[in-house]
Amino acid sequence: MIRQDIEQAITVALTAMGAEGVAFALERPGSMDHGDYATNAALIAAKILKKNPKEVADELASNLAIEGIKKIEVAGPGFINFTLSGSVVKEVVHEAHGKEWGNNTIYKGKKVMVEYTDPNPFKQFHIGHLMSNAIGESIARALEHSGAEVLRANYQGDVGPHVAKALFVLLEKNIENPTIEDISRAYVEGATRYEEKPEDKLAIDALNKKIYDKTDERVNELYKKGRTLSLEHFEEIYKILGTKFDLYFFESETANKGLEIVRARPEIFEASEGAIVFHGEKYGLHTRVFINKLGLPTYEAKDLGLIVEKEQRGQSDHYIYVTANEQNEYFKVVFQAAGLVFPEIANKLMHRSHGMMRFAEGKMSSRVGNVITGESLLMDLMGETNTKMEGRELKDAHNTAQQVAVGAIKYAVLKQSSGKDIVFDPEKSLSLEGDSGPYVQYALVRARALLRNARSAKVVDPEPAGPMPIERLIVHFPQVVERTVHELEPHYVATYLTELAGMFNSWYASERLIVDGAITSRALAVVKAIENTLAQGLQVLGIPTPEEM
RNA sequence: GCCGCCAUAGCUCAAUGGAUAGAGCAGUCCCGUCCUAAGGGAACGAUGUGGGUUCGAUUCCUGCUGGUGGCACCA
Repeated sequence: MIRQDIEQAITVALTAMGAEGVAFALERPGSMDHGDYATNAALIAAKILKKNPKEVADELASNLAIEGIKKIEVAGPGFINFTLSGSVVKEVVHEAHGKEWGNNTIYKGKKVMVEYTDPNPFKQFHIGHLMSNAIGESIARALEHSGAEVLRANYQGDVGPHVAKALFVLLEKNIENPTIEDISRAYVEGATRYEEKPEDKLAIDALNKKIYDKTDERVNELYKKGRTLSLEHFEEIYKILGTKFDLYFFESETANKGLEIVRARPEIFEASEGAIVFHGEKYGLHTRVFINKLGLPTYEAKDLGLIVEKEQRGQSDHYIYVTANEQNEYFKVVFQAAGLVFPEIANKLMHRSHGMMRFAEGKMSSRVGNVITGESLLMDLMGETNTKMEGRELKDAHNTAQQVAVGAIKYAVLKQSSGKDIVFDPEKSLSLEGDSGPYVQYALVRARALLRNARSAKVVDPEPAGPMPIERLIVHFPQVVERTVHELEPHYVATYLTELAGMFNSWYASERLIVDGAITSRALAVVKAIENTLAQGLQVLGIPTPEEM
């Protein structure tokens, strides 16, 4: 690998100059005019050597001789820029045809459990779940491309007040065989009445207790039906989104474990006002209730139970949680408490959060009173896609519409660094143009169409020429994946793919590649590399890769 | 009140302490095409504010302003 060769040569040269162990960066320069790689090694070494950066750069550059590098230049305040030779670029472009293209070994031999999506039975699958799913799935895939064995985990709240709210209304209305819509509506009504009517609040709390201790046959029956129905419904959504979970955890299972853990450690979890709490203040955090005064475990205690459950059912080297950022402080407290109870597991826990989806103001008039759920958003996008595709003859229009809709929503979530809120403008997000999932998918479809046409074309020798910008961009794909997995930030891949797709579209528009039934071997090799890079990249993002659209 | 996060172009987002801050959308202008125009090209347009650290700050520290999340029995 040329990149490693450069790094090694710099390290050796620095040592010879008396600057050992300098932590330098070898990066893709901001502009291609600056070559294919740039290093700040001289700038950093200058500090240690107490010399002028430019002089150090000149000395360092003259000590570097690397095979495959056409040009080494000192530039700016003391950067050293490397330009790859045409033959090396060509080699990498061919490497980019392979199935393993973009993979690395950062997590080789490691097992990582990624928990994400986490919808609650008896409630709707909302946009937050969609966001968690997009990010979690992408992180899982990036880890797999880095050699990890990944366990996809889904933790679902099948007990708790929200269930009681839904069941309360269903019972009252004597709905014995509810549909998924009945359940959603019942939850919404129950939640409202819980807030507004004190007598309903009491009844719902009592029902909640009954659900825990399973003493009422009628409640048990309806609970079972509703739970199964919800879970089956979620499975349909996961299928559309392209997620297959390995492990399912339920609050009904973690509750008792959590209770035991908390009760067994009174020196950590103290009684206070009838409840059992963890005083986070000692650690710069805040106090949270783990067991409420009814003796029921809160989410906090259940999460402790979940940690143990995870370790038992899928012991891993790392456990990653993907949730909304409103839980950031919450997880700090829970992880702190977990660190006191089982430190050896707790230091393997990692929380990755995403922002909330907000709606552009004043753009929702057509939807007043209508909550946008994860599903309705997908349906709207599919409708939009169908309109776009009108008049085209596609083999499977329904499937394509779904692939594009999923691509659009996932890309919207994954294109920005996670943790920040996403402002969702329905009009714009549905437009499917510009900096979007469909834009990248479209470039892929074009490349695939080209490759299909090229099958019956004659392959001819190219005119000799230096590497094109797009070939030099392809070279950097593996580092983009590495960076994504290091930081667990899929947006690096999303940004890169958009740039690649843009450069391809530009090339495609400026030059006809198949002329009179002939394509050059070089153009063919580059298109193949583009197709594979786009496909691998979308694969990392968890975005579908359509054949046509 | 206490703790956390955020502030980049009219809008939505990028930028690994480094080189000329990079895209998309909207607005202006151009390309009707033959391999999928969901495309391409041109021009226009930005680091909230005051200090500090650094050879170098959108990036690190700090004051201010504005926004947002959390803070006892919800998840």
